[in-house]
Amino acid sequence: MSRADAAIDKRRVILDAAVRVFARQGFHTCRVSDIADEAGVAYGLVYHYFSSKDEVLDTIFLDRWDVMLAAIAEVDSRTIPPREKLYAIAAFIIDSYRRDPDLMKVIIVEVTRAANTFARTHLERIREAFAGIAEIVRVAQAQSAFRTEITPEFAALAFYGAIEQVLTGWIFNSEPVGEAELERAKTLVVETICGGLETRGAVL
Amino acid sequence: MSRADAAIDKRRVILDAAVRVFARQGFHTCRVSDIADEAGVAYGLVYHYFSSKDEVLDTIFLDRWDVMLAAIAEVDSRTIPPREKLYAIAAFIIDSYRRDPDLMKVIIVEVTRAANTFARTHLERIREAFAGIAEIVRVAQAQSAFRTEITPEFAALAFYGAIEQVLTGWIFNSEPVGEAELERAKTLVVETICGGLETRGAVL
DNA sequence: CTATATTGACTGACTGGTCAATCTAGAGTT
DNA sequence: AACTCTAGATTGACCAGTCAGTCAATATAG
Repeated sequence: MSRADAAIDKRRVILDAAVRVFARQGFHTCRVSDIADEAGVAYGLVYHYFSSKDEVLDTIFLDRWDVMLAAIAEVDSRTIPPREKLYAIAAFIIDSYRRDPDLMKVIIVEVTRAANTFARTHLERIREAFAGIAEIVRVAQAQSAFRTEITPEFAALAFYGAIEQVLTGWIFNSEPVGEAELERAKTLVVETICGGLETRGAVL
Repeated sequence: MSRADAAIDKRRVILDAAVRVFARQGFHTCRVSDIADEAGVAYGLVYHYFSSKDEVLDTIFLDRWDVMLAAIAEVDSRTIPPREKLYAIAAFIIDSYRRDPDLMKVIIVEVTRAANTFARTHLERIREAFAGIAEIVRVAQAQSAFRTEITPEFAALAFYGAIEQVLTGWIFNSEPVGEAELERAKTLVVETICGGLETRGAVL
């Protein structure tokens, strides 16, 4: 392996270790030495690849968030019913959690919800995701598939908020979440937001 | 004023100051001296009334959360349609934000979502709120007002998650939220969760 | 006179970030 | 093939600043 390749690997090793440490101890509570220890490298090497502890978290967040924005845009462009679009987005987020729960935990707990620190920094990027979802709702309303009483922006908040709350529940769980529950959550979130809780038709 | 009364007031002054400081700077980033300065008292007095910085936040959270649990229980016991029950809860939370945005910000950002620290400590209390909302849904399902496809527990997560995401949006806003928007949000969250996004009847 | 409220200087522990020293892959040279 | 040389990788001791919590002194209500 070339030296350059090895360096890229080390950077990756440090990022992966940081995800585990941030997920386990939280960004504020962990020390940079914890990341170095977890990665099996010397303390100073973290500062060779990143200019600060903050930049490590920024990198973790931005890498993954860009993937999500791309996924939302891709779903948005498909010609499928709105409900299926929302299902695809829910599935993407939930599958992201399935693949790497620690990573999603860090993104949600340490960035997305850190109103005084990182979320402020990445506010624009975070809002892009809501805008993407709102766009799907807007199109659906134009097609008369969704009601116009609810603004697209509000619908996006409710949809994403519901998903994030479900993930948060899993994050607090001690045991890992079963496959069946992951799949079921995808359906339930779409069923709730699109179909609503109330019964239909002639019941009332 | 008696000495005992004055002491109770000072405790209150410190708590109120802490809410403002936590809201402005965040729990981790602020120093205890910031709280003391904001309250206009000496550093040490904070430790006369509270055993630690953590205990200040715990007190702020528990005081308010107990009020919310009581509100949910009270709503639960009323004999009104389920949709009105959920509206009452949404209204309670949103009005809590109206009355004291800083307090709600601290509770949401620093406690409810702090998966590695305070949320862990107060997990049971937090889950009680979800259980209360789920109970409302369960009763509604028994009355055939709500569909049984969606589990009450899931419905509670989606409902609360949607509200919290709306509040989070406001928290990130620089300007204060208008009265009209606050009122509108109450209706929209209930309309979305109960009625769903999709159009009804013969449209499709 | 006493018990409690109040003060704020001080300490001890911690940690983010720096840096000089060391190592080594691989290019250039003979 | 053997020998240098260099730039980048790697190390970890160290520094400088921060801050939660302590405590001895002082004030004052009752």
